[in-house]
Amino acid sequence: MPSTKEMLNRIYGLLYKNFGPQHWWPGETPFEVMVGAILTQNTSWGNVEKAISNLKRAEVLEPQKLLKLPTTKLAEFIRPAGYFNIKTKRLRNFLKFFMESYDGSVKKMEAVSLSKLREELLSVNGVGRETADSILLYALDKPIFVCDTYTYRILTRHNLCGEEADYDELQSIFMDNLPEDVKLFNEYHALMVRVGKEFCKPKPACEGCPLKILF
DNA sequence: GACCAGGCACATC
DNA sequence: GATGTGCATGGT
Repeated sequence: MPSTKEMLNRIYGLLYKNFGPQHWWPGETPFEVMVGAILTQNTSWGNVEKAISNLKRAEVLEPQKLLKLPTTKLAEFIRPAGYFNIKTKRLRNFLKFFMESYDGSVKKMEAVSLSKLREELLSVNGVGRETADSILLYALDKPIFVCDTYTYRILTRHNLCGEEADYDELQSIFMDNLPEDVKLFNEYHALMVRVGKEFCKPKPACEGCPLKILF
């Protein structure tokens, strides 16, 4: 029985060989990544893209401009991303935090330590662990591993964790067994989403998946 | 029409 | 502390 470390290396190798580099996050600027991270909560990326292009077309994809928008207008723009009422609130909560604590400056945010930033992000209503970690890794290049529903399926289906594993446990499995490397964390998570979208369905589970390690 | 998608907060027990 | 539920659009 290979060690967890060995399994994680095999999985990464297979994913990279099959799919190559993913060039994540699919956003042009760190701020766009932050907005996308909130909009993609439990939502397919295609719908998020529609919402983001609405914001771009209206030329409001900047923290100050988004905050100035009337709530109804903002909701209208992000409507395609689903849950638009609650996401309007969440986005505004984040924007307020971003403006009040960091003047809307990515540079100022980057200067703060990972643990302090993570705590601050998690204190924003509407920003949970996955969203916070996505912002930290993909917008701010901080070394933290992002987990999600695909991560969960891949780990459980390869017997790397139990069905009851929560987010922190999934994250520890990666962070305790991989070198602390922003580039690796970035690519690994992106590759899991890539294979996940295609093959890690609830059912039929794993059909045709190139990751045929244990199942 | 059913099922799914890169979660999260909140109510209730 | 655990378990259940609301939130909503768009693609397959």
